[in-house]
Amino acid sequence: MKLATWNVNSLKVRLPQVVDWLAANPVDVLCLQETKLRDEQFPRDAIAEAGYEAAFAGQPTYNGVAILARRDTVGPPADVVVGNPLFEDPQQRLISATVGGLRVVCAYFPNGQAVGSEKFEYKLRWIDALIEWLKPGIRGTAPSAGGESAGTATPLLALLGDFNIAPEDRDVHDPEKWAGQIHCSDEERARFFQLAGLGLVDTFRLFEQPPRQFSWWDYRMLGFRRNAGLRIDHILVDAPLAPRVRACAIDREPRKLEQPSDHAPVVATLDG
DNA sequence: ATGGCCACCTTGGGTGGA
Repeated sequence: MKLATWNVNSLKVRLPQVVDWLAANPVDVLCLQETKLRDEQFPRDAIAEAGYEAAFAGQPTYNGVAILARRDTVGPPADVVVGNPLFEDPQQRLISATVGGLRVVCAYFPNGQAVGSEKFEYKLRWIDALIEWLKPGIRGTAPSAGGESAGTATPLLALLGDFNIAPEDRDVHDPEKWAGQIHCSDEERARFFQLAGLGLVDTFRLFEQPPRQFSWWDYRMLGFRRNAGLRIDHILVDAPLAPRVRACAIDREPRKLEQPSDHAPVVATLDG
């Protein structure tokens, strides 16, 4: 089973690239962020033509998330929950569904703009609420399907998305320049490791990786050519799944195309 | 030199991204 996440920075613009990528990389689950589409604009037909069923939550201009599930392997996303029931939020940043026996949470963490700003405070509150919601017993389900339904096995969790957090200095092209800055602050990093504390494992770090592996590069300043990037897109899985993870890699190829997203897809491969 | 690019909504330039 293959799980992937990709911040496409407009699904309208990137749809041909997504369709091509899925043809070359027929993953079972693809989580998308920054679709930037109203729900009525979502390209259901093109996604279906590519062999996938989608659950999505969008809005005009900003944000927007989707979970694509391969029809002939895992079937359509089930028990879809939009947003975090513990955090009222007009911004469409979170969608979750049960796919292939996993509870898949697709997240677009707030950017935060600058440490100390109002948007930064919103980012911290948003993450705190996510952590609360992903605690054992709740685990990304709707409230009614959580702790109250004793005896029902809660599916294991996979949290994929654009976290807008570079967890460690090795995830940053220039740690000195970024020290204490947005995506790298102690407050943000502490929250990333709080998620780990819930029993979620960063699949990328289960493996020896080449140095300077990033998932985002600034459009400006020849960021990609200089590999001046950050690793801020992540795939976390419940610890009991860790022995099943065979690989996790960032696919830089789409970043080389004409009119690319500034993010690259990340793919995790699981046994079974 | 602290910005350079890209997408959106909209046709000029502000907002947001990271």
